[in-house]
Amino acid sequence: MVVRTRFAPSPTGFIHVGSVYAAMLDYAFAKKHQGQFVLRIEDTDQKRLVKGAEERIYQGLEWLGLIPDESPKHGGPYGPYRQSERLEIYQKYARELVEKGHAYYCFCSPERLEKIRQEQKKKNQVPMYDRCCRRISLAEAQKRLARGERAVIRMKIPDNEKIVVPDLLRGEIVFDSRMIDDQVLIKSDGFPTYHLAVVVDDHLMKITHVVRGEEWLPSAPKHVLLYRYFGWKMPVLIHTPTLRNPDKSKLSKRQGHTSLDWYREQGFLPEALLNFLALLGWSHPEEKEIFSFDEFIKVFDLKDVSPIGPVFDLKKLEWMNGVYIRQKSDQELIGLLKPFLPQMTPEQISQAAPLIKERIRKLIEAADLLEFVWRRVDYDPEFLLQRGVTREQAREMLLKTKEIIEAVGVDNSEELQQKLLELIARKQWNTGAFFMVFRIAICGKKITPPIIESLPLLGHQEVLARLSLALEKLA
RNA sequence: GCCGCCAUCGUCUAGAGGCCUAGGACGCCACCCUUUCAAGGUGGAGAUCGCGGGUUCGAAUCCCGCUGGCGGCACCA
Repeated sequence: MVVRTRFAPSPTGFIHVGSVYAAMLDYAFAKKHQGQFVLRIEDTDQKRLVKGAEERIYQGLEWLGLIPDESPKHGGPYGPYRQSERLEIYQKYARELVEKGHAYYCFCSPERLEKIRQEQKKKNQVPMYDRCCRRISLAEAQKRLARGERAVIRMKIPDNEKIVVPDLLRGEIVFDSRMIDDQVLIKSDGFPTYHLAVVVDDHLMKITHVVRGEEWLPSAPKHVLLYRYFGWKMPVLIHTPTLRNPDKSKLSKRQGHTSLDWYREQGFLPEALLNFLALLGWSHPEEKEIFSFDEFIKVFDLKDVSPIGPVFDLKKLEWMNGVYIRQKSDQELIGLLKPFLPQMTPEQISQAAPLIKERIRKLIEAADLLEFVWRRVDYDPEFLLQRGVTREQAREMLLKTKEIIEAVGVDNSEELQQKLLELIARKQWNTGAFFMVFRIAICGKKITPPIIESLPLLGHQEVLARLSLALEKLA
């Protein structure tokens, strides 16, 4: 059997990392079995549509390397892949259900529905439709429809039945049909609800494994019923755990970072994000922490994913990202760094990359570390006096350093280092203290890349100018 | 309120009856290296396996109950 999985986001703005988690599993599982990974756009809620959102989905997936085999953009044999272009299909299947007696037209107004919901809530009952319109005969319903009355189509839920939902990670989950509402399948605007659309599309698109967030678990029995009503074979259901905030609640903007774009903007690498996500709810058979996505595809299995909702630990992601950054070649890193350092020339970035490579965990941190390159960072004169260095000592240090640099320049780091070390030895200065004064005079900060190697980034003249400036401050 | 899912160090997890005086990783602490910060190296603290009952010669591992956390109860997905 050919494995087919799908990623089915709504184009409502941004890609949630929780969606990325599911998409990663979808993609990996499909590829593991030489199957196809399908992207379907679930745009059935006209009110929530956001322009440009679909484009962002393509960009996000491309950045991650999770390229769909079929999608609205790439095409494919089971299209269209945008639900808003499949309206007649849903209509047809909904009508089929009505004819078979598994669904019915409902003419209740939103106001009436709201009213009964309120009453039920007051009585501490589960808010549910009272099935009032089930009594209307099909003939009468069609008459009212012909008169132009607006209606929705609802599915009939059996009165008292145990409905079994098979979930790959949790086994069989039993639901009581009395707890399930007569779900709307077609809205009054003619659009399908999620429930009808997924079942119809997953079947028509020959999806074999449905990977989705566990928040869908409570509505799964409705889907089971629909498959039964249609007489279709169920795909394998996999409900993935919800990613959590540190307080265990569902991962939210309030406490964490939910948008894929944010991770990209911060300079997380896609391979690091994927590696990190893979380790949520799953572990490498050899307990490896760092592994490629290809290796993941090879060794993982969907059924080994744990249903425990994991806390999204940004600290660990940052560590992992640092590992991936250090694994990059200098050339690769230079390319990655460019968008984050618009103030620097390509030559400067090339020089700086090896200097900061093992000092950053996210690419965006490069800007902080290298700020001194394009800016003379201001500081108080007292800031120069670190580690017990007196004003007089600092002056002498900088004066002598200036003389040496005037003589040997800034581009031969080894020679400069040797000369400075000789100076330090001669004067019996504290090495650490000397370099700290020097560092602040040049960078205005205590935390910088190695100072001698950083000087060529500024050039001979600028280095001398900054030393002069520091000496003025001390005068 | 009702229904459902889940439960091992702070966090991610290993563990599928004896190999567990519970292993690894992140984070944290200390030391080493060192011109700052990192990186790297070494070591350390940190989990009576949510609680209570069983089953068993033996339970983190199996069963039941409880508690707790989370999720869902729309003409949103």
